Amino acid sequence: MSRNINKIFKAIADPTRREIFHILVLASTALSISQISDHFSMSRQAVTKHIKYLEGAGLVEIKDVGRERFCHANAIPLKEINDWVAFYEKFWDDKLSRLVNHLQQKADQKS
Amino acid sequence: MSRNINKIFKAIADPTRREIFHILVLASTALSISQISDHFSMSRQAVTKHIKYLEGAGLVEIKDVGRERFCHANAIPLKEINDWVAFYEKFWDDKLSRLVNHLQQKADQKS
DNA sequence: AATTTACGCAACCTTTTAGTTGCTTTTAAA
DNA sequence: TTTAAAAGCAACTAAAAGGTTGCGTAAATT
Repeated sequence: MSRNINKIFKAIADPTRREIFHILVLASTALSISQISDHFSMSRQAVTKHIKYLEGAGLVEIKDVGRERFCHANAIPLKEINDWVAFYEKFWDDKLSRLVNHLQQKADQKS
Repeated sequence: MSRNINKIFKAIADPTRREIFHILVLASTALSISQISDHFSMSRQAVTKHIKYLEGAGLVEIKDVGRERFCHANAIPLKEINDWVAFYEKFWDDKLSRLVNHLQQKADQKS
């Protein structure tokens, strides 16, 4: 579960994949591979590859129906990204609170 | 500023770079390139390259002092990641709230 | 039954990434 | 003033990323 975080980071690092994910999140129904690739100027195969990254990260789930493969978004893995970023939230406030947090941290390390 | 988001995503997509960033955030003083690369088994040059990515994303800032280059972390660009993820937060709750949010969104689109 | 659609698979290409090593330059220490 | 340390630069390599095209196959359509 937690060793997957690299895959999640990698999946969302690409702008095309973020766009695919966004389309799927906003879609009212699951979308087939072709329906998704209609949104892009690149080939269907290229889109398929991107979807595989998203699937590998758990951000997209696929259900086969006949000759079609319907994709839907699963945002849950993004929690891990959220958690990662949340830790640094303390450090993007103003300089003073950065100092305070910094000193706090040093104190924590010694205890 | 906002077109930089790709660089930020790419910078944090790599585990080594996340580690470098983390070391710098926790460090009480700015660290030289050598001091940073001491934490890793790879060569100094490899670490330098990673730092360049971080610098390009604004996550690391460097001050030259004599023959040394002192690096410190700047977490502010992570705000953009935070904002990106925050949008999807509504979708990783339970299924019911996902449905509610979904319907809400459809309503929003029509108005 | 013939054709179209939706898709996977595989081969291929180009660029980027992640790493290496060797060499030079600048700065600091002996 | 010789030597050692800190770092940049450049060339090189291997692997991964991002894309293409051609082809095969299964499922719908006509």
